[in-house]
Amino acid sequence: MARPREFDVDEALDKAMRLFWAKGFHDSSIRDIVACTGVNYYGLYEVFENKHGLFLAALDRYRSTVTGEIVRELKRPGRAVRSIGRAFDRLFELMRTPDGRVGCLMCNTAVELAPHDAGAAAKVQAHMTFLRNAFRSPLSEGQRAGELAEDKDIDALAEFLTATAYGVGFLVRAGCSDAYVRRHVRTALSAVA
Amino acid sequence: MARPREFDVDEALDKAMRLFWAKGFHDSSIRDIVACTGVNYYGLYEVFENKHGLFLAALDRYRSTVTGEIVRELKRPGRAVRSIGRAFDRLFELMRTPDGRVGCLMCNTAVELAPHDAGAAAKVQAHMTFLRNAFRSPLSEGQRAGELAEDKDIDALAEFLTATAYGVGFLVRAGCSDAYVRRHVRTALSAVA
DNA sequence: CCGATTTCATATCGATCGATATGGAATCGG
DNA sequence: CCGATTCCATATCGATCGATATGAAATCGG
Repeated sequence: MARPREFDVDEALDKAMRLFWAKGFHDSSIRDIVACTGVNYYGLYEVFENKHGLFLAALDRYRSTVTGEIVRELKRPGRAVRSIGRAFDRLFELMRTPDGRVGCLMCNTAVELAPHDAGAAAKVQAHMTFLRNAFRSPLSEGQRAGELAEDKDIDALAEFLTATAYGVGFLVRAGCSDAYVRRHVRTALSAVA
Repeated sequence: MARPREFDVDEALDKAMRLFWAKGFHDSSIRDIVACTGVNYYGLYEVFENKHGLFLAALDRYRSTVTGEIVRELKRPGRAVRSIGRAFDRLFELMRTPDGRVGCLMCNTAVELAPHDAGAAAKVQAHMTFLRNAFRSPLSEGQRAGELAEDKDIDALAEFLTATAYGVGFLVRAGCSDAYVRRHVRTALSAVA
């Protein structure tokens, strides 16, 4: 209750998230983060403890914002295949930011940091479960409505679509052409219905 | 032509490749590489110029050895779907090494280093083309033999299977269960035939 | 067996890393 | 308006990074 904080926590976290998203954990130095957020060391460490804590918070923000947009498309009423197609269209857009073809932060983290960091690994696993459950919703709805055949394995398809979503993130980051990515999604969706 | 070299270049490169494979480029320090190969700085830098050169050489070795094993399965005579299934079985095994669930070095590199390193990006792109062509061979053979329908788009399927292969590497590294990965491959192959 | 040459082993370089300490600026309660 | 408190700005810490320099050890030609 003395001098008030001069920066907005969410705003700073968003900028840090985008830096991690584009450059990964190891390549984003604290000095880079200070520069891109405009927040000094003290403020960052006061709120997030250290670089690792800031990164985990960025993963949470990614899930609630970026992945949240995908999930929103999946929850919209309508035919299942159409909802899923819209979700992949949105995903396709979100994997590109002003920073470039950054892909998916969770996919990037699963590859770079999670194998050697239990905290990051837990966030990644939770994210996969989160996304799988989100895909399950239009699938089971579609099956109930008769749009999908009764013998379709909803759980297996939800898993498959989750992996495909990460695949899109990977392909975009790997620099593959838009046409490649679009064809890939189309082929993958042909396995659903 | 004085004192002879005491280490085998390929052997050292193989050990370095496995370190990069497990820990990535940034997390593998020259000191780590010296420790795991048993080769000192001078020898490494004499042959590979610097850490970056060593890494690019490791990518080449990965393609000719690890990926080479996959391609070998695809080139074996027999029914297309069966060859492709065998290739994925082999891939499934190769993504695990004594170092753990390391995934695919090219996938890892595409995520970690390629977005900020033109040399690595070129190797990754060449690897994708290499793998896509390898998948095309049993597919077109299968179509010629009447195993695959005439209206199947071989190029699109080869792309799809390439992306699926990277997906397997990703899923293994992400720590997903074997059952998950196997189900994913089965679902993906259902899009082929 | 000796001197030239190459490799090995190690010390060290400047730069940068994450993290912290220090001192001044700003805002509160009273 | 003053003192306590909190935040900002910056200097600096020890550790580690990739890379190089240095001197001893080993092997060659002659």
